[in-house]
Amino acid sequence: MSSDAPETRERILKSTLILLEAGRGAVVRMTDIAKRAGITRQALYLHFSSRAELLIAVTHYVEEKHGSDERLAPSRKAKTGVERLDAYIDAWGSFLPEIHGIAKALIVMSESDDAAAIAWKDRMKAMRHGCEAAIHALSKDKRLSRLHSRDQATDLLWTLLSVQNWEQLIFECGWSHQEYCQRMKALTRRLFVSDETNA
Amino acid sequence: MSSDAPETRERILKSTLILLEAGRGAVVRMTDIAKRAGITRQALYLHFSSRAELLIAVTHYVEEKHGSDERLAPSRKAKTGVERLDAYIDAWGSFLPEIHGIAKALIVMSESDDAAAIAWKDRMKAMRHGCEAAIHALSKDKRLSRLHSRDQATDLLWTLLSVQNWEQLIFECGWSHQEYCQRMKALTRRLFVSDETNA
DNA sequence: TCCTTCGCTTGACACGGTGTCTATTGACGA
DNA sequence: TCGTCAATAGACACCGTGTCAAGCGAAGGA
Repeated sequence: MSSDAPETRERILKSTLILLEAGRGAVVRMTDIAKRAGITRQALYLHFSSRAELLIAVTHYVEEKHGSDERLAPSRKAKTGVERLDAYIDAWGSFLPEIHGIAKALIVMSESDDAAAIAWKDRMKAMRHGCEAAIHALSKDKRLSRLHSRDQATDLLWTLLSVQNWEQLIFECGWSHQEYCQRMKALTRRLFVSDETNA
Repeated sequence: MSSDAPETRERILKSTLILLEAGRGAVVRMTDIAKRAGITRQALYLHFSSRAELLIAVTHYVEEKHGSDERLAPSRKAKTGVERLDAYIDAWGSFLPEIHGIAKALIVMSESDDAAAIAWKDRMKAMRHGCEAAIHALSKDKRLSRLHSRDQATDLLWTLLSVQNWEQLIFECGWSHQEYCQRMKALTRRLFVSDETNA
């Protein structure tokens, strides 16, 4: 796996990523990817046994390229719950544009392919842990609004930060990346942070 | 169109709806629909020129079956902005389970079919008008939170109430229909309604 | 009664995308 | 020089959508 023509494999992953990012909704076929990577369609199957496997590999590729650990470091080292929430939204917000293409492809494929569905659910579960940690930090500071239980708040934050919501706000509503981050922070603060004991 | 074997056409629409609702993610093929409607696959094309057209017809069918006008009446006759927002969420919240199947199918199809994409965007635009009206009512009462402009508030409410968010909260987070409505009302109140001048 | 019309059936087929198989090539290393 | 291995070339099966042509049976009018 790891030793079979790494440059070609990498070239395939990169090509897929580029096409997905550029595609903006257009369906990306195996033929397109092969052409872009400068190999034949059949050769793709020497590296990935199916389209689903390729897409899944791309998600891992993106994740290790823009290391999720370093991305989340500011959030982890935040002193207060509120800071942590803000840092998490900033981190996730700048990650979203990177993963949008592949995420979309995987979501669509999930409808008809079990492996893709499982892989995507797994990624979303990981993302949910981040939400849970932020809410937990808030709760520890006694700043979590009494409006929600911890679970409910996690459900909401997780849903709020979904890829689809980002997509809608950016592409349908015309928000900029900046606006997204800034408003999401304001919104979640209003929603989850109790306003008592201010500083 | 309206005179060609109405019972068969209706049977097709009903069958499609049932399959989509039951399918829960599974792809519904033309063959499946035909079988369920008790006709051949080819006969489907005597009534609908393509899968996209059929799906679009189903959305209209659902909409007129559960008349959107009567559904929205409580929202329209609300006295205050807050009441209007609540009524809108109740109306939309009870409509969502009805349209979930067809909505999902149309969303997935939008990825590869222009007609489906346009039809779905159109439905969402209509739904957005409801959001806009609710925010407008709030604003007229001087109860819209200063945190958002009217457009921003509409963007947010519209996004918050999306089919995908409903789906995630219901199926992934296990919320009940009741919980969804009640929590969405609490959430939007906290988010959009300024707490000054309380009655 | 015959004939037409109409909704539907039957069976065949084209197309596009995925995935498979086999034979072949060409480079590189032992 | 031989074997290995990545990749190619070309053919093919499968599936779902959409099309086409011929036929069938019931309803209705002359």
